[in-house]
Amino acid sequence: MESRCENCIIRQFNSLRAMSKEELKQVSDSKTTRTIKKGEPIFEEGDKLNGVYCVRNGVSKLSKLSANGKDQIVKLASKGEVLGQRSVISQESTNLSAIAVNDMEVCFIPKESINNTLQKNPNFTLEVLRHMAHDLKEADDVIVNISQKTVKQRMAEAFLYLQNNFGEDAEGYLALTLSREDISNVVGTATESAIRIISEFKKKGLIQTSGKKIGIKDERKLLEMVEGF
Amino acid sequence: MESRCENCIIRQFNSLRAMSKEELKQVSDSKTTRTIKKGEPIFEEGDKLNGVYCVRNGVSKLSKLSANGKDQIVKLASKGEVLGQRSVISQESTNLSAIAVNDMEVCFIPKESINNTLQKNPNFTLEVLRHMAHDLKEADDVIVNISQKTVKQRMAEAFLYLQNNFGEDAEGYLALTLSREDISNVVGTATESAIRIISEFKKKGLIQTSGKKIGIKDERKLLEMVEGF
DNA sequence: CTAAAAACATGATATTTATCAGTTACCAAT
DNA sequence: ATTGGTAACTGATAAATATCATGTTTTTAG
Repeated sequence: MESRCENCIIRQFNSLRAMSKEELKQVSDSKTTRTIKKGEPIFEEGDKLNGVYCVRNGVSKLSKLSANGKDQIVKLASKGEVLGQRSVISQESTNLSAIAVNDMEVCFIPKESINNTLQKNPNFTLEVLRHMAHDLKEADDVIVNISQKTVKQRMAEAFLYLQNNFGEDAEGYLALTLSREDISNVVGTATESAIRIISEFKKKGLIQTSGKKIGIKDERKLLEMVEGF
Repeated sequence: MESRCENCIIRQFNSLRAMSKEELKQVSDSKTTRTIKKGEPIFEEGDKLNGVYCVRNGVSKLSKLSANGKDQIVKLASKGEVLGQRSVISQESTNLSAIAVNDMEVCFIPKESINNTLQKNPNFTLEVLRHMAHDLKEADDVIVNISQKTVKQRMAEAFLYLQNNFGEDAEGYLALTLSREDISNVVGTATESAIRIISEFKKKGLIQTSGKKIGIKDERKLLEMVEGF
C-alpha cells in the first residue's frame, strides 16, 4: 500500500510543502509510485512528460546526449528533488534524460495537479520559482567552471561536490559511487582522462580508492587545487 | 520626461505584460530611468540588488569573473529583457555582473514592486517562472556545448547566435559588434585563439570582416561545422 | 593632430587533453 | 570453476588549445 503525500517526509525538502491541505490531498490521490532499477531511465530526452517525478529514494543523473555520442551529466538528483518540473512548466518536451544511478523509488504526479496549483496558489508558484532561480544560478556556475577550469580542477571539485551533497560511508568513502564513465560525464572529459587523474590524485595522497569507491583524504589540498594553487 | 510603463512597447517582450493595470501603475510611479555608457556596469558580481533593470535600449553582457582573471559571458541581454530577476527572487546577492556592451537605457524597478506582485498575482509569477524555465534550459544547452564541442564549433555557433538574436546591418555585418575579447569570453577560449579562428574562417570564406565587424558569408557551412561535419 | 593606450594579429612553443591500442581486473551467468 | 563481457587502467601518440613574444593597427584622450 502506498503512503499519503500529507505524511511524506520527502515533501519537507521540495516545493510541495507550499501546497495547501486540499491540494496535497489531490496530489496524493492522483500520484502513483514506481520503482526504477539501476541503469533504467525514468524518462528520456525528447519525451513529452505528463507529470513530474518526486524522488523518494536513490539517485538519478540528468544528462544530455551530444552530437559526438557522449553524455553530459548536468545534475545529480536525490531524495526530495522533483524531476521534470521545467518541462511541465514550459509545456515543452524535456531536454534531459533522467537515468537511475542506483535503485530508485519515485512518485509520479500528473501535470494537471501541478498546473492547477500553479494557477491558483501563488505561494506554491513562488516556491517553485525560488527553486528554479537556485538551479539557474548553479547552472551559471557550472558554465564558468567548465570553461575556465582545467580538467584536474574540475575533477577535484566533483569529488568535493559528491562529498558535500551525498556524504560519506563509515569507512570514509563517498556514499554515492559512480562509475568512472559517469564521473567523466559529470566533469566533461574523456573517461581515460578521468581515470588518469584519479590515479594521479591517489599517488599524491589526495584520495584513496577501493574498487569503484573513492574516498577523500586531503580535502584542503583538493580545495586549493580548485581555487588554482 | 519619462514615459509611462503602461505605454512602453518593451513590456510586450517580458513578464511585465502579465501585470494588472494597477500593478503597472505602481511600477511606473516607482521606476527610474538610467543611461549607461558603453563599458560601464549596471551592477557587479556580489552586489545586493534593490530591484530589477528592464532594458530599453542597448545590449548588456552578463558575466562572471573566474579565479584566473578571465570573464565568462553567460548571456547577452537586449531590449525587453529584465536583469537581476533571479537575485531579487532568491533574495541573494547577484552572481553575475552586467556591463553595457554599447550605450544603454534601462529602467530600474524597485524590488518592492516586483515582490508585491509576485505575492499577489499568480499569472505574473507563472510568467516569470516560464521565462526562468526557458533560461535554465538554455543554460543546460550551453553546458553541453562547452564541454562537448571544440572551440571552432563554438565559434561558429556564436556567430550564428549573434545573427539570429541581433540581426545584421545593411551591408550584411552582424548588428551587434563585440570586441575579440568579448567574443572569446562568450565562447570560453583565449582571445588569441578566437582571433586565429576568425582569420581561419575568413580564409575559408565562411565569414568576412571589416574592422571589428564580422559578417556571415556561408551560413550553411557554419551550421555544418556546429553539427560536427 | 598627435602621443599613448588598447585592441588586433600572427608565429613559435608549451601544455593540456583526447584518441587509439592494448592489458588487466572484476562481476555475472552458466 | 570457467567463461564471457564490461569496466578499469596504462602507455604512446596525436590533436587541440593556451601561452608568450612581438609587431601592427585602431582607438582614445589631451
